[in-house]
Amino acid sequence: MRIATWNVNSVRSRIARVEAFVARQDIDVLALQETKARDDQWPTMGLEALGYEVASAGHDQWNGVAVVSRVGLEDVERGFPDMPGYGEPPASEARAIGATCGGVRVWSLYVPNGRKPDDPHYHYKLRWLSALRDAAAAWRESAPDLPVALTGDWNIAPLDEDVFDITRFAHSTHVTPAERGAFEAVVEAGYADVVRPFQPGPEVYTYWDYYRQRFERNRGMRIDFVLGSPAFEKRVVGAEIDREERAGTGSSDHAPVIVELSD
DNA sequence: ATGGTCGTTTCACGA
Repeated sequence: MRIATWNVNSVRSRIARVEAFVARQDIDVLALQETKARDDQWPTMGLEALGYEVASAGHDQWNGVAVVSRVGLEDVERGFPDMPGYGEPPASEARAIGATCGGVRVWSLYVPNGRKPDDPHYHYKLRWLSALRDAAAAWRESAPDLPVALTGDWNIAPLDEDVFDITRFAHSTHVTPAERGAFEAVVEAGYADVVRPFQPGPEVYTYWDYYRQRFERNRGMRIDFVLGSPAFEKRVVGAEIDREERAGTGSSDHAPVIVELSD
């Protein structure tokens, strides 16, 4: 079973690449972030023709997420317990969707960006991550043997080596102790980074800004992760970051991250 | 400190 996560940066502008990607990489389950499409705007036809089902959470089209699967799509949940909204009245932000696919619980997560460390969005990011940790800890207790994957764009670089030049992030989000602590709290709740053992750093990234030829110079960030419960982790036999998908024109600014599970 | 490039709710703003 092959599971991928990808911040696609608009599924409508990228749908041809999405269809080509799942075919080329033989993907069974694909978690997407930043779909930028409401549910009624989702271009599902081509994927359905390829044998996939699509579940999306796109009420807020900027932050939309989705799970695409050809091995079943059951028990779909949009959001997690106590997931905070933003603003007043609270925005119904579609940053999380979970589904059981072929016996594996897959979550597609789009962690709030945070904008700046003194921005209200930054504090919202930390609240959101705290609620995610609590929900994820409860899942471990209620179903300790279930393979669960928390995949997506975490908008956090857990280690200094996960950004191209840590000295340039002195006043930036993604690397603050609070954000890294929030990421670590999810790990401590029982979810391991299953990709890093197969793709050790440094200079192993999943995101490169569009401008200043950041990809061509490999000046990127490692912010997209697959965290797995113990039952998930022990089935992982390989993982890769599809840099080829980031190359050339018309790509997302993120590369897909792929994990292969034993049957 | 600034700007660069994308995508969209586009001549503005978020990432």
